[in-house]
Amino acid sequence: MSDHPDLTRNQSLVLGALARADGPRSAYELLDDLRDDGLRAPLQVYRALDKLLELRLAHRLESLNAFVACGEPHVHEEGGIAAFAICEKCGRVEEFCDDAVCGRLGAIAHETGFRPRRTTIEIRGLCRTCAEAG
Amino acid sequence: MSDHPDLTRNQSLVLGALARADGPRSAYELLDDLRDDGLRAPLQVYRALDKLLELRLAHRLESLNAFVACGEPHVHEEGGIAAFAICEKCGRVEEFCDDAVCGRLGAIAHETGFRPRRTTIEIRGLCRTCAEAG
DNA sequence: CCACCTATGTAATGATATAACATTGTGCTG
DNA sequence: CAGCACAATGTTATATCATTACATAGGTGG
Repeated sequence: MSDHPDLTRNQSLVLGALARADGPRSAYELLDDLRDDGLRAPLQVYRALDKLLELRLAHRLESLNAFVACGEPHVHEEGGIAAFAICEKCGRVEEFCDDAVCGRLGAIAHETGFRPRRTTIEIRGLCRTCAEAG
Repeated sequence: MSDHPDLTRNQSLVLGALARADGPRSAYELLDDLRDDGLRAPLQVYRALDKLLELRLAHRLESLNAFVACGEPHVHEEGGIAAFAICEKCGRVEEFCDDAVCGRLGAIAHETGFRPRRTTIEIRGLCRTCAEAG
């Protein structure tokens, strides 16, 4: 869990809380996590999150209105699109990146003249463990 | 713009308002659209939307917290996953479905044992027209 | 008729996110 | 160093999105 020296105090606190969590965390949950560290208002969390998202150190899960620490920082440098498998039973989130999917979406964009800025791929369902459990 | 006879009054009203709109509509915007038709509370809209989503007559855009009428009802019967290209400048939304993307995501799920229930694909950026304009 | 299910209406509340404004820190540059 | 610009911070209030809880009404099948 390497530190990121360019982050400000609030940004580090939020990233730390995200990294400690073993699942997605909402902005208000993060705020609760960090009251003892002096955070008092939602905006402090949202501002830190904005920066972390911009730096690709965290991701927003649109279908949950929640956030996770980035699991694979390297893929973003290659233009990859992060995708997420979200278990609706246990809450676990797996981040992955698939070249075929990224390539095909890129090709579609190119064909249609659409210029992508931010792509969301979220698969909600049951992880193997929960599916087998019933 | 075919009618759907199995829908209740509220469901028809909401679907009609979505179909008339030329872009995504939030639940509260739909409520405002339908005040003259007697709708008074958010829940009336949300309940109608739930049903329309279940019937695949409408889609939720997670990254906008908004809804659109379904543009291609047929794809859903083939197990296809709807995807959306959302222009951040003009607000237009294009729905599409790509077999390669669907197939690859399905294969990934199968490999990992994940059982998908609902998949969100949303590409935000600039449509051809807005990209060329600006 | 009655039990059940679905839809409806209404009020209140919960959850998520941003606007507006004052202040502070930091690095640059004259 | 003084002055300036810029980013980050702190705080209050408010906007926006969504659900809980409870009461009512309308069909459908036993």
